[in-house]
Amino acid sequence: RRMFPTFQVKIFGMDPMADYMLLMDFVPVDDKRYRQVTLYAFHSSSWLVAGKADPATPGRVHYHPDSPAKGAQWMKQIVSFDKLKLTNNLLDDNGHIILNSMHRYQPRFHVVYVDPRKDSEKYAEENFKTFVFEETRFTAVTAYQNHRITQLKIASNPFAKGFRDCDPEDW
Amino acid sequence: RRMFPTFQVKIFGMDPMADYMLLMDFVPVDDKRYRQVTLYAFHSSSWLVAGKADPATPGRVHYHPDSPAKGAQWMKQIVSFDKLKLTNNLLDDNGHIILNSMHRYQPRFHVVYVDPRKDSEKYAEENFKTFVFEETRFTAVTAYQNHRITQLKIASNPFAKGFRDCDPEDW
DNA sequence: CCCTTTTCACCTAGGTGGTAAGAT
DNA sequence: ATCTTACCACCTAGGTGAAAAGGG
Repeated sequence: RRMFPTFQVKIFGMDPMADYMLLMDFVPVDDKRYRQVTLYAFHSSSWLVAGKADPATPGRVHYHPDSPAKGAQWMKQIVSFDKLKLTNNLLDDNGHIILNSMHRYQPRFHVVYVDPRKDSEKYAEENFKTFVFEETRFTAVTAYQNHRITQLKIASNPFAKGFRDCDPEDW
Repeated sequence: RRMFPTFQVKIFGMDPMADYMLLMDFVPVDDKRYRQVTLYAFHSSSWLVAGKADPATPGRVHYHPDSPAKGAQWMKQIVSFDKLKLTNNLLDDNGHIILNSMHRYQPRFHVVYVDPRKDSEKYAEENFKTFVFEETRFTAVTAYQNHRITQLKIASNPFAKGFRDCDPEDW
């Protein structure tokens, strides 16, 4: 399924005439597996370390579908990764990002400069830059473990409008 | 509205590693305006020349949204111009192709080689090729003038399924 | 009479959490 | 008890011709 909320960035400082690829990947925050503990009721549950992380295949990468594009194009509006999809299916062949459920992840954003020089491989190291926003960390789940997260998503995701019982503005 | 049926081409002979732009435009078949004459009933009407063509603004061009892309990419499957939209609104600001209703048009398909040389403008003449398929000529209308065309579109366009009264396979 | 515009019900295509059944 | 899967009603978003109203 789509990652929601969508990762979005506003970009400055590119060479307007040069080509860039924009991509994202996800790295584990720790090597732990989490589990849920219900204290009094479903709405007041919390996370507990449940042991060592499950083995993970090498992480996939999601290229922004507009890649490659000129710096001018990327900078002129907010770049939105709304086509990025997550799955827990290790055999997925739709190119979605594979994550282990009940594990914590850190999304990463990478900018790759498309070097027009013939021997561009030599400069690979200096031709990309990675950006990490720690506030975008999350726990992957197959079902929400917290009613307040569910309500927040129902209130903010337009595709969940069918589950709203009041105006999201009043929320 | 979308042009339907969609213009589709299968491409051979490109340089797999080179970049190409694919685009379409529409040229008048003649300088005539047509009108409808109903003989016995709506289902048996035919076209009549109604005078000289209306003045036309310079024709717009529709770039295939995947442009630019490598030859290998274009050749590996049928290229479909299903995002191309037609309008009769001279003030259109959605980038749609503007046509005069009741006029005849010839769709054209252009392939532009993206020349990596610095002085590529010099070679513009030899870097593109135009293909015309006369069987794709049509008369632009705001409403269908022939019941059999209407029925053909209802039978073949998936978005018109609501108007079908029998299985299109039996048609 | 011929043509154009606007609105509409009815589709395609696909993104939501709910729910019940199943797995561990 | 906790987590996963499959299916569903209900949305968003947008492409159809029908029909009615309007223009010349």
